[in-house]
Amino acid sequence: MSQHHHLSHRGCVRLVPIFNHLTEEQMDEIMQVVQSTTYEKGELIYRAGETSEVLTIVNKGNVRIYRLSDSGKEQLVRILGPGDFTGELALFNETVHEHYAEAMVNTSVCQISRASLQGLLEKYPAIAMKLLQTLSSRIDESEQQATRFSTESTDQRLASYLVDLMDPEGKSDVVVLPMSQKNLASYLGTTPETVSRKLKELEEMNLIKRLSTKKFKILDEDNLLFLD
Amino acid sequence: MSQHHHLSHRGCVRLVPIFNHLTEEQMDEIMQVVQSTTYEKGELIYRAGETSEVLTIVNKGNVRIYRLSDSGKEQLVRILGPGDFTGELALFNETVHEHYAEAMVNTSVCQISRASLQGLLEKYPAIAMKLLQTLSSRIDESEQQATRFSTESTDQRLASYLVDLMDPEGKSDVVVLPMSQKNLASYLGTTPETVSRKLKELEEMNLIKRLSTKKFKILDEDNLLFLD
DNA sequence: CGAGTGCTTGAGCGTACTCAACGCTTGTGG
DNA sequence: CCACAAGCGTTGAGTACGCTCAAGCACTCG
Repeated sequence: MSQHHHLSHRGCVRLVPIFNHLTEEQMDEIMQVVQSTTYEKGELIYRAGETSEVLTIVNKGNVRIYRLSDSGKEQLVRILGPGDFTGELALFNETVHEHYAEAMVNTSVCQISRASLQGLLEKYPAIAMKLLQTLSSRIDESEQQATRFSTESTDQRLASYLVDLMDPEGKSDVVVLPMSQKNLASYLGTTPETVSRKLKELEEMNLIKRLSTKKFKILDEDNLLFLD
Repeated sequence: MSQHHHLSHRGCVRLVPIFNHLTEEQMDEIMQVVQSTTYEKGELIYRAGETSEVLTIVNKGNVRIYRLSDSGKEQLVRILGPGDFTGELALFNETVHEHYAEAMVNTSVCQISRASLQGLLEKYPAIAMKLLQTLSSRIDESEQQATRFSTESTDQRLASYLVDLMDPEGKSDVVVLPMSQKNLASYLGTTPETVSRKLKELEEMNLIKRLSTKKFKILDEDNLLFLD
C-alpha cells in the first residue's frame, strides 16, 4: 500500500456524490483533509473485526464488499465503483467492521478521518443530508435484497437482478453482467452451477437472449418479473 | 386517526435515542415542531408507493414494517418499539415508501416534517451524527440478515435469531419471542410449519428448552451457532 | 503447450415447501 | 354459560427446488 499526496486526488473529491454540490473553495478545503491511498489487486482495505478511523471513498477501480456468515460461508454484499464509499459503520458507531473490503483490481481511494468528517458535517450540514440520503437508500437496497432472498426463488432473484441491471431510461434492453458468474452466484445466494442452469432456462423460455458471455438482451421484461 | 397537541408528547422526544443528548431548552425547541398522532391496531401508518413529508417516531406501542416482494409475498422487515423511527427513505430521498408500516396495537407516534428536521440538523449537527449512527447500524443489521438468508439453513437462521434475542449482558439465558410464530416465520423467510418443526428439533437436540408458548431457555449457546 | 480459471452439464440427494387435517386457545354471540 | 367460529400451532405425507460432487469444455496466460 503506497501513500500519495499529489493534487490529482482532487479528482476523487469531485467524483463523490456526497460532495458534488460544493463550491470550488469548499472542495479545496475538503482536499486538505483527504488522504489518497492505493491498493493492489487482491489487497484487503479492511477486514471484519478491525476498527477504523476513516471513511473510504473509491477513486478509481473496484472494491468487493463481502461478509462471512456465522458458519463461515461468504456472501458478496456489493461492489463499489468510483464515487462509492464504505466504512461508515466503524466510523460512526466506533465499532469494528462487519465485513471485508477487497480491491478487485488496482484501486485508488481517498480516506477521510472521523475528526475531519465530523468537522465538515458541522460546517456543511448539506453534506450530512447527502450522507443520510445515501445511507437510507442503501438500507432500502439491502432490505430489498433480504426480502428477495427470503421470499423469492432462485429463478426470480436472477430474473429480478437482470431487470434491475437495465438502465432506468429504458433506452437499451441489453445488460452486461458487472461480475463473474461466481461472484453473481455469491451475490444472489446461490451457486455458479445454478446460475448457469437458470440463465439457460430463461433463454429457453425466450425471456432473454445471450449475446456474449456477459451480455444479455432482455426480451420480455414483464414476464421476467412474474415467473411461474 | 386522531390528532393531539397536549404536552405529553414530550415523553416521545425524550425517548428517542437520536435526541437524548440534548439540553432541556433544545428539547423544548424540538417539541414545538413535533406532531403527535395515534393509530388504531391494524391501521396503516403508510404504505409502499406513498410519498411522505415526515419522519415517524414510535412513542408507545409497536409498528410492524413489512415488504412485499415482486411476486407479492410478504416479509417482515422489523418491528418498531418506543424510540424507534421509520420513514427515512421517503424523507431524505424524496421518493416513495418501499414498505408498509402497520400499527400492531394501538400506537402513538410523533412525526417531524422534512423542513423541521432539516432545520434541526443544521442547528445541531450532533443530531445528524446520531442519525448517521443509527442508519449505519441498520444497514449492518439488514446486510447481516441478507447474508443469513443467502448462506445459512433455516435451522441456523432460527438458532442465530434465538441467540440474538438473548440479552447481551448474558445475565439471563431465557428468551421470549417478541412475535407470533407466524410473524417469526415471515421474518426468517420460512413457514410457520417449519418454525414449529425446527423448534422441536432444537429441543430434541437439547440445545433449548421450551418453558411456555413463547418462552425458551437457551441451554447451549455455542452449539446453536454451529449446527451441523 | 500445459496450467489455471470460469462456465457448462449430469446424476443423486436432502431440505424445506405445499397441502391437509387436527388440537388448542380465545373471544363472541345466542 | 355454553357453543361455535376463528386463529395459531402442530403433525403428517408427498414433492420439488436447488445443492453437492464430479467430469468435461472453452479460454487465457505464462
